[in-house]
Amino acid sequence: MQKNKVVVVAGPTASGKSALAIDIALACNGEIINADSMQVYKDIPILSACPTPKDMATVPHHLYQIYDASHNGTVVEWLDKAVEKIHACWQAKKIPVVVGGTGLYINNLIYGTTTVPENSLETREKLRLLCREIGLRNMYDKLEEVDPKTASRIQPGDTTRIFRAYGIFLQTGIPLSVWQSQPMIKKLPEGQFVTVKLLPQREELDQRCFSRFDQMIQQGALAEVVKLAEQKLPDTLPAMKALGVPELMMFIHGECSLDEAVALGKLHTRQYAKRQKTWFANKLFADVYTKECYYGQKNLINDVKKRL
RNA sequence: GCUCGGGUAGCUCAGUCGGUAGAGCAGAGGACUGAAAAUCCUCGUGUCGGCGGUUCGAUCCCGUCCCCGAGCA
Repeated sequence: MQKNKVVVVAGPTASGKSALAIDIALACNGEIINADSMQVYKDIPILSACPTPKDMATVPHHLYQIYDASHNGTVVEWLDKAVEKIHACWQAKKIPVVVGGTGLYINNLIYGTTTVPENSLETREKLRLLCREIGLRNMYDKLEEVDPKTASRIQPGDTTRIFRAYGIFLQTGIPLSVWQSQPMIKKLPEGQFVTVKLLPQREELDQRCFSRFDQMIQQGALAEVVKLAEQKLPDTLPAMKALGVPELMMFIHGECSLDEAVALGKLHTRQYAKRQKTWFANKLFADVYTKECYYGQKNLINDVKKRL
């Protein structure tokens, strides 16, 4: 067995990657590291489809439910923790099995990350106020003046990226395109990745998304959101945008029926799964690949084992 | 039975002072460099309820029939 191996399991939500990760970890003396931008938060284990306590007792699981819902996590913050856990695994002669549906996180781990600083909370607040005052379109025009290169790459309606690009200029005086012309840095240069991609057909995946949402409701997703609502957090926080949270919030606030909230939650889950498929299909190389959901296929485990 | 509204894209509706029509949502595909379960981009021919009439021309006006909703009986 070679050193410095990292297994990465990627796929859309409800494709069965958590179960696959556990089986790989069991078969290869591994430990699981979360690469999901929602499962890092406490307070929403059901809606974020976190592994159950029983699952976590089977194999060590890391980076699950580590932040309060009030926290605003970022890619690099996750990356640093993940790299730390991977090193710890190697030291303990374990195979790290990174699993999650957040393509951005996985790509930053494998292909490298930027040296651009994050937008500070003050900057974000400044941007929010500015946007309210002059409107997004004018903010885009301002960005075009100071950083035409970045402006040409992003759409005039893309709030997130306009905020990011204009914010970093306000904060540092240097355009984002200049920052991004720096080489990407790999935080795990010695890592040898074995990537597994699950890209199930649409119909199969849709069914699983829908029935899993029903299960979440049965398991107490509503109570989870009621508790979250009691924290009275701003709805701009990542955890407040987890699939199902805004929808069930609407029901709690009497803006729709439970059936409507559930139907919307299912719809949005399905749409999200499509976005993930697009990302993984086009932006992530895979050593092991299947067009099915995971339901215990031994060959997947064996294919991974061969490469370790 | 009568009166008044409505019947237009898979859904909710806009519109055409008569020249065969367009938004949102859904759907399909795509993008993604420190909020990513986020954010965004592209893609719209449908007997404009049926049948007649007027007209060079009707989805629009007129007649009639069918369906839905409200009201009156």
